[in-house]
Amino acid sequence: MAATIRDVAQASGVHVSTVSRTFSAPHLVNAETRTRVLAVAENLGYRPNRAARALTTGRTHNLGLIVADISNPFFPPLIKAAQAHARARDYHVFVADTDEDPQVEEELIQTLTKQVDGVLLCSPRLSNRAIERLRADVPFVVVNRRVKGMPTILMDVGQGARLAIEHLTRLGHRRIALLSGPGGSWTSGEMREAAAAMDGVDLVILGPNAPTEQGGLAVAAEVIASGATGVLAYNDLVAIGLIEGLYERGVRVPGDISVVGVDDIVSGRLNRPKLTTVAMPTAAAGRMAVDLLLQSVDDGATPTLITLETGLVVRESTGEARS
Amino acid sequence: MAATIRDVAQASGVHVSTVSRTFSAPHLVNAETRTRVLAVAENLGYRPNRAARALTTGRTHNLGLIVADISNPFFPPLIKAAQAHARARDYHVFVADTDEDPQVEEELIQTLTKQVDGVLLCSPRLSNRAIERLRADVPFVVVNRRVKGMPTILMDVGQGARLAIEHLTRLGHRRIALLSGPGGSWTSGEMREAAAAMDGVDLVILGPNAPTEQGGLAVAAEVIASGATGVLAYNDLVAIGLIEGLYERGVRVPGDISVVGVDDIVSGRLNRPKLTTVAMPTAAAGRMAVDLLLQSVDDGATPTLITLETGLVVRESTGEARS
DNA sequence: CTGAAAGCGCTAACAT
DNA sequence: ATGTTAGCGCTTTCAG
Repeated sequence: MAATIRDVAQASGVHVSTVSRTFSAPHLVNAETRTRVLAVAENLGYRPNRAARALTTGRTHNLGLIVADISNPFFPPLIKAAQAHARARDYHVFVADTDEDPQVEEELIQTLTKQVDGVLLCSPRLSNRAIERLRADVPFVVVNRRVKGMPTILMDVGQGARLAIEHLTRLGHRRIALLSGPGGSWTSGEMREAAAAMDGVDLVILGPNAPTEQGGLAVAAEVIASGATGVLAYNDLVAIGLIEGLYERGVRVPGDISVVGVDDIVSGRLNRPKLTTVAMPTAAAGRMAVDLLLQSVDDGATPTLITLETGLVVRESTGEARS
Repeated sequence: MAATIRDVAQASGVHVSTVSRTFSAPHLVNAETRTRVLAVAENLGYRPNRAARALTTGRTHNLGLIVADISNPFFPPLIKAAQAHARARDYHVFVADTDEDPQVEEELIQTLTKQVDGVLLCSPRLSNRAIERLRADVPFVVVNRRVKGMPTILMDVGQGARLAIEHLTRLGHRRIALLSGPGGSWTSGEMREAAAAMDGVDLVILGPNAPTEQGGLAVAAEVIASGATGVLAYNDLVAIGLIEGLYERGVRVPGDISVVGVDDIVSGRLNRPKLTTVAMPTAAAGRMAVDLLLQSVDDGATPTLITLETGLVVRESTGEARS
């Protein structure tokens, strides 16, 4: 059995509370005693039990981070940024994957509730109602979804969509296909709204599609049939899958059809053609989400709304429309 | 404040221990009482506090899963399989990313120690000595690294390397480059050993390389200079980066140089050319790792060694050597 | 079948 | 500066 605070106390001839203090409030204990206790602790391999500590302090110093699909390369930069940022604040981030399943998502939150001080919900598939209900149990920060009255980080994908479509129209494309994402996706809704509000484009909406390469691959035939020459895909994965699907059918990108993705994942830069895409500020979002969450853990939830700008990165998957 | 067991006890007019039993040993409590307690609990939104429960039972019902780099697509299938498998056994898996940093890895393990019942160490960068020291604190299962006396899951990448090189030689390649991985990588060592032991190949070892597309991109010039016509890359990411680097330099794959990767990640199938690769049984490894870990949590560590077969998937990135 | 009491490892007033 | 005491939320003997 691992050493407890009691073992250390006994072995160093002080009371447990003194040992406790040497770890949680070192300045309150005599330097001499402290060194001795520390030495004994080191010797016994003692480490404070965070779970037990949490029971009295009410602070676990853990955060939960829930994502819909860990294998989507969109998330890792966000996760890494959040973990690094949290670590610097002496917090630890636990990541969990919901497999795009709202039910699993809800169970996960329940499980996490008492083991973390707050949870980061990234692109949740859960209904707003469910989220609002759950918020009684644990502080939340929501990323990429609008839930009123809750601290939220949004990446302005609507603006990104406008940028992308303007880029496409400037290249002479008139008929543009929007490949929407999964039903519950806020991002997808934003894109659709932004696109629909634009003048001078002949918009065709295809989907919902799975937010994966498979999703893009599967919709390729439909895209061709639609007669669109410009495409804005739900994300880079879909864009890459689509390009592959088009390629297999002898349709060239950007020669025949121009494709724009969303996210700016690493492999988009290594795809051939290199992907034109709407860059999402994921790392920044991860950091700000942690800050916001920590803040609402300390001071109660302030329903702040932070909107992060997106930008268009033009690479090789878009070009002039054939005349 | 969320409802505690005491609130439920009070509101349903029974002792806390009865409430406790209702949740952890339902068969020991009168059906009638049980329904009443359950109703009250539901009503109050009561959920047992797992951390507190852990304090008395010594079981958190959590597992930790540590990976070197969550953005490497090799890991997600393993993570997902482990999470799903664990969930079915009423365990939850917390994932953490070490950023390929042994120091961070060690801290993470320390943090996790008391909050989980066991830790899955995937492709650790930590030294064997450090791992052996840490094992006193928490049960481990190690994946893709040989640590003597510890439960271990290995994917037989040595065999995979042999398969790949045989494939290459059969296609007429004589001079073959092995792109090794990061210094601390067990996998990389296995591949090198297997390759070195093969007759009739003129082996050149290039590296260490970062286990990423960047790593592959960066080594492209060296590969060309080496005069090798066949390449076995540390993993698919490196292979994809390499192909891109070669392409930029006007070298064709598989026309001029054949490339084999390792892992069989999804995007390898969508790359152009589709990647020939050594398929790693990651999902199976994730499931077995959970089983092994749970077993060693229950019965103490049995130093089992499980070796999983790998296989070669031939696609389009390999072809006949130019004569 | 249910209640009483002790205790898991730790912290937080309150004394001294 | 250190010791005392109580208690966080829960489980687990042990009685009854």
